[in-house]
Amino acid sequence: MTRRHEQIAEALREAIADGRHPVGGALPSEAELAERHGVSRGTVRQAVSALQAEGMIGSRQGARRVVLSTAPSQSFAELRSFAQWARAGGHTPGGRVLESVRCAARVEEAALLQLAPQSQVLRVLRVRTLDGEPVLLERTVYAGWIADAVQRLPDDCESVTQSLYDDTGLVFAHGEHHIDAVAAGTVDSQRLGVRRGSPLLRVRRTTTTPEGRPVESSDDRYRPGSVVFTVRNSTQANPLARLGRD
Amino acid sequence: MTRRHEQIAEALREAIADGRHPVGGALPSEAELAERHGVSRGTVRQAVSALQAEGMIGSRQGARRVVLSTAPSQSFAELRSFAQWARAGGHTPGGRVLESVRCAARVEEAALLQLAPQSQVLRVLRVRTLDGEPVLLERTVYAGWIADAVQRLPDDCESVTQSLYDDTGLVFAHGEHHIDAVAAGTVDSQRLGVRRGSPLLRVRRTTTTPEGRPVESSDDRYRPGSVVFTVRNSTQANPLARLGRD
DNA sequence: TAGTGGTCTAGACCACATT
DNA sequence: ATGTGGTCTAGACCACTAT
Repeated sequence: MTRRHEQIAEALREAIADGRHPVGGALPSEAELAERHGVSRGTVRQAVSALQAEGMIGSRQGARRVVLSTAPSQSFAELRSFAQWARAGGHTPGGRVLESVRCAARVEEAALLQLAPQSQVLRVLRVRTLDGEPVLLERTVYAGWIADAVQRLPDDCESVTQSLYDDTGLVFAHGEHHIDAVAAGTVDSQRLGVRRGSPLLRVRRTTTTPEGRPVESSDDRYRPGSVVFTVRNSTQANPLARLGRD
Repeated sequence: MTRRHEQIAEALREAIADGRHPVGGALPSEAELAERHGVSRGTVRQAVSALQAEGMIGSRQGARRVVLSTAPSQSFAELRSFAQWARAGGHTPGGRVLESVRCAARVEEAALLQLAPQSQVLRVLRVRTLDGEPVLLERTVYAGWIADAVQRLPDDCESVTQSLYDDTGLVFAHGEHHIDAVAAGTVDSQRLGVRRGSPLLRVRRTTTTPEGRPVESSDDRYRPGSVVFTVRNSTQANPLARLGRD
């Protein structure tokens, strides 16, 4: 990365991670960082605002910035992609397509994907495994214009996100996630190996391209104990979300 | 708000909310906004980066910014405070303290609150209602230094956050939330009026002051159907979280 | 090729926290 | 009183998108 502000942000993340700036301690002033890195104050502010958005530091006018956490928050990619998240945590992702059918979109699906009513969509049921164990059941609806590319993927495709990018250049850029809890239904219990009625963490998400065009909408159900969703937030900065192992 | 960048951000939020910039459409260029508002480009960039952090718009180098969503995301305050969230959604919050005991911190509690082992803490069990219905059971551990102020609050205190601020000037500034699903235990089922073993959405959170000093740590269990957690995120911008009614 | 957003500079002034 | 972060300006150059 040649961008100066990214370099400075990375240097600060490392300094925080290895304890040179302990939790509860203060960061150097903007002026000092600017001089040390030979950049203007604006560039330093760009760097620290990234850490602030990640929830690692907090700041108040008039006082030095404070270290809040040593853990760097994870990226959108890791929130979006099961495979990328799994690998980031040192686990082995796997998966298998159980069903894949084309049909007309239901009313609410067409609305979520911003499609005309009755448009063709692709409905996929997929189980995902972590180190061989099933932990997630995905019911995904893909917009018709990407359906062919999705169906060309192998049934045990490890990373759908990566494969779609490689094959078609498609980038997932934005997502909205609704999280709640539901009782396992018959299909859920069979596929995830839990009792019917036992609690599952449900994430309903819709993902779009950089231009804001919806690509997919999914109902994902996680086996409890396997996955925790973490959100860090702040009055001042922008919160950040990540998916983590319990 | 006298800050120019906030004014511009608010003007853009309104323009998006009332459809002058529809979802999928483009925003005016930075240069145009700068001229229109009589400010420099830097101030415009500050304004749009706020909307970006809220997930309302996306941007790509070389192309105009795109509107992703009309819904303004909610603030940290609403994520943190049940009462503030409820009122923001047009509901009436209520609640009652069921138990309140002082005791020595457990090992993991002391660690979460950054206290010495065996420090005094205050353990509170509180049920929260929305329009009279119980929807949330909170098991909160407060650090000893704030325990007196918490115990002085009335049992049916509507907003603990607001009252603590009024009484002691305490501000909650940062939070970390871990979300998963659990089966209702005996206490949960009695207090929330659900069957034992039925799914609950659990949020374990720790909140700190602006200086990063932990104040409280809580295990919150939501009755399903009453509450959904929403996270919006992006490759480029910073994700944002909010709590919303189903 | 023209327009747009991303990066960076070098200043200025203000509000707030600390001492 | 001094230092610090928050706001704002007026420029410059570059990388990328669109046409």
